[in-house]
Amino acid sequence: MTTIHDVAKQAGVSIGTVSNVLNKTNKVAPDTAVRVMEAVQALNYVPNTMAKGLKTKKTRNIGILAEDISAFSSGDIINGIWKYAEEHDYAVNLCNLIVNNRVSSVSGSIYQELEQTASFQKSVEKSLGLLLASRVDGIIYIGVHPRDVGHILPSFDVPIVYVYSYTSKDDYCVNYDDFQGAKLAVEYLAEMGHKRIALLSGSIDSVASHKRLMGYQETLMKHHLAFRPEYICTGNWLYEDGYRNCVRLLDLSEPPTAIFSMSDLMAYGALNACLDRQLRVPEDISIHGFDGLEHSAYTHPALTTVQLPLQEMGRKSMETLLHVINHEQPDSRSILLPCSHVVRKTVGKCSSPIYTAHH
Amino acid sequence: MTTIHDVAKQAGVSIGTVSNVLNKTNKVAPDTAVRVMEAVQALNYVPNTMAKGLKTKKTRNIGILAEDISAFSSGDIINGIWKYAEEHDYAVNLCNLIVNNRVSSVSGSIYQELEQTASFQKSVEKSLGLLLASRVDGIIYIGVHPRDVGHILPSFDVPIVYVYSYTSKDDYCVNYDDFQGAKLAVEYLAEMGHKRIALLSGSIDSVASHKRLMGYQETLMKHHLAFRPEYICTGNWLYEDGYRNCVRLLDLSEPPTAIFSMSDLMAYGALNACLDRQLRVPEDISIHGFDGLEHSAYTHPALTTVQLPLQEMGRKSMETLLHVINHEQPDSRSILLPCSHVVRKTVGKCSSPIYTAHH
DNA sequence: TTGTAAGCGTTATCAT
DNA sequence: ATGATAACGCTTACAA
Repeated sequence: MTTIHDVAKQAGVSIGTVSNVLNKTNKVAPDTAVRVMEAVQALNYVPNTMAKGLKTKKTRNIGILAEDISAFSSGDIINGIWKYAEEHDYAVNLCNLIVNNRVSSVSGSIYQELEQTASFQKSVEKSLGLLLASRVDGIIYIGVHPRDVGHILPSFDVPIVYVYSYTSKDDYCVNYDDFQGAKLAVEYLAEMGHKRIALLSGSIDSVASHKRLMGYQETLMKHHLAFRPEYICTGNWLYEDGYRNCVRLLDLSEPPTAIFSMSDLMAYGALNACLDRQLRVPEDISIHGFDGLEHSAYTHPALTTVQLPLQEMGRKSMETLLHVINHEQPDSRSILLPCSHVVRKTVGKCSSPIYTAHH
Repeated sequence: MTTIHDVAKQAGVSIGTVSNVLNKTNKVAPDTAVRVMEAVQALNYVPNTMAKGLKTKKTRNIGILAEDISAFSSGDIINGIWKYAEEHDYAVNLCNLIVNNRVSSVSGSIYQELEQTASFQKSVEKSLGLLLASRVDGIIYIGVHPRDVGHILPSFDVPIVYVYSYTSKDDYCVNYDDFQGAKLAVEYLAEMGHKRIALLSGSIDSVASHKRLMGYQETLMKHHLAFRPEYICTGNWLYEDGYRNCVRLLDLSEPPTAIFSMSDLMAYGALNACLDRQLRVPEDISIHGFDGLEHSAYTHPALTTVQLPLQEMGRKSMETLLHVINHEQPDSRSILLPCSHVVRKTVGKCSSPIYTAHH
C-alpha cells in the first residue's frame, strides 16, 4: 500500500505539504498542489484511516449495534443511517446480536429470558468491545422491537442513540409515533362507517401496545363508538395470534365489522382466518394492519396498513448522533416520527354484514 | 480513553509487558500477568485497533459492500457473514450501494442502466475508497440478484469474494445451485402426478433463469413429460409478471395443472390470479415458488417453495475470504450451495382439473 | 522475566 | 509556501 511518503517523493515535496494539500489545512502553491494531486492519482493513494485516526482521535466511524440484521425493520433503518453517514463522510462498523435466531418467539418475556443468558451477554460484550476497540465516534443501537433495552449495555463513554428501541434513562431515542399511527388506522375505519371495530393487540406488557390502545380508544370516543371489552384480543404480534384471535372474534354473537391489527403479521393471520371461513374481505369484514411490511402488498386482497417510517428513523438517528458527537444540542431526547397510511384493499365501506345472518 | 501506558503505570510494569500478557507473545510471570489483568479490568482498557493495525498491517476488519442492504436476501447473508466473522474475531465495515431505491424495477437491463449513471459510479468509488482507507483485510460483495457484476469494481489489491453475484473473471464467488433447486421443485410436482407443468421464468437474459430452465427441462425429460413451449412464460421476477403470465396460462385451451414459478414474488401473483378466477389452490391448480421468502409462510394457502441457503452462503463467503486472506487455497473458485425444499400447501396431488370443464 | 526503543502513517507545530 | 520533527498507541526486536 502506498503511503504519504511515496506520494511526497513522487511529487518532490515533503509529507507535510502532501498532508496540507489533501486536507486544505494550509496554503500551498497552486502548482505544487497540482503536482501532489497527480502523484496521488498516479500511485492510487488512499490515506490510511488508522494512522489518521491515531493522530486526530476522530475516526469518522460510527458503530451500528443491531439486535438482528435480518429483522424486517433493520434493513431500512440501516439504509437510512447509511445514506446520512455517506453524505457526511462517515464509515460504519456493523455488529449483530442475532437475537431472532436465538429466541423461538417474539414475545417480550422471551427476550427478557434471552437477555439473561450468558451466551447473549458474551455476545453483547464482544460486539461492544469490537466497537470500542475501533474507537468509533458514536454508536447506534437498533432494536428488533420497540422496548426498553436500557439494561443490555454497560455504561461507556461513547455517544449512543437508540433507534426502534428506547431506554428509561435519559438516552437519545428515535422511534415512530404509536399513538398517531393507531389513530390513523382507526380513524380510517370509522370514516368508512365501521362502528364495531375490534382490536388485535400486541403483547400486553409492551409500551407500544399501550400507546396504540390509547389511540384506538381515543378515536372510538371521538366518533362516539362504544368500547367493547370483548373486542380486545391480546397476542404476541405473530401470525398464529392473529389467526386464533380472529376466530374468537368471529364466534362472538355480535362479531365486529372491522378489525384493527397491531401488526401486519397478525393481520395476515386474521385475513386467512376470515378466508378459511368463506368470508369475503372487505365485503363481509374489513382488516387493517400496522407495520407496512413489504409483503402486505401481495396478500389477497392487498392489506391496508400503517407504514412505519423506518428509513427516516435511521436517518434521524444518524443525524441525532452526529449532533451529539459535535456537541450540538439535539432538539429532544426522545424523537417520534409520524407513520403514514397505506390504503389498499382489505378495508371497505361498512355494509350490514352478511355473516351476522349465521348467528 | 485509557491507553496501554495507563495500564502499565497502574500495574507497575512496562508497556512491553502489558502487551505481552495481552497477546500472550512472551512468557510473563504469573503474578505480574494477574496484576496487569487487574489493571485492565480496573481501567476498562480496550486496546486501540488503529494503533494495533498501524503496527501489524492487519486490521482484522473485513468490508461488506452490499448492493442493497434492504433487499430480502441481504439480511440473512450478512447474518451468516457476521457469525463466522465473530467466531474468528473479525470486525465488519459496512458499505451500501442502495441500488433498489434507485431503480424502479428489478429487471436486469435496468440494473445495467443504473450502473452507467455517474451517481452510481461515484457511490461505488466512495464506498470502495472508504473500505480501502480502513485497510480492510478483505471485501465481500453482496449482490441483490445473481448476475455478472465484474465490471462494477475497479481493480485493487485486497482479496474479494462475491456472494449472491459473480464475475466472468476468476474471482471467488459463492452462490446457490439454480439447477438443483429447479429440479427439486419440478421433481416434486412430477411426483405429485402433474404432467402439465408450466414455467414462470425470470428474465430471459439471466443466467439463473437459464440454469433453472435446464433443471425444469431435464426433470421433464426424466419423467417423460412433454415440453410445451406455450407453457413457458417470461417475466421480470415481479408480482405483476406472475399475475399477468398466470392469466395467460389459464386462458390456454389446455391449461397446466401446476405452475413452477422462478420467484416467490411471481408465485404470489400467480396465486392471486388463480384466486381471482375462483380457482382453488391446490385442488384445482398447484403453484410452486422459488426463493423461500419469509412471507411465503403466510400466503393463503401457504406457499410450497425452494429455500435459498442465504445464511450458509454468507457464512461460506466469509470462510472463503479468510482462506484467501491467510493464503490458503480455497476448494474452488465458484462455490454452489444446495437449496432446500419447503413443502407447504400450494401443491397438491394432481386430479383431473375441475376448471378444464370451463373450456 | 522484564524494560527500552524504533517504527507503523498520519497530523500539527515549528522553523525556515 | 514548504520542510523537519514530535506525537498518536501499539508491537516487536533486542537489551538488560
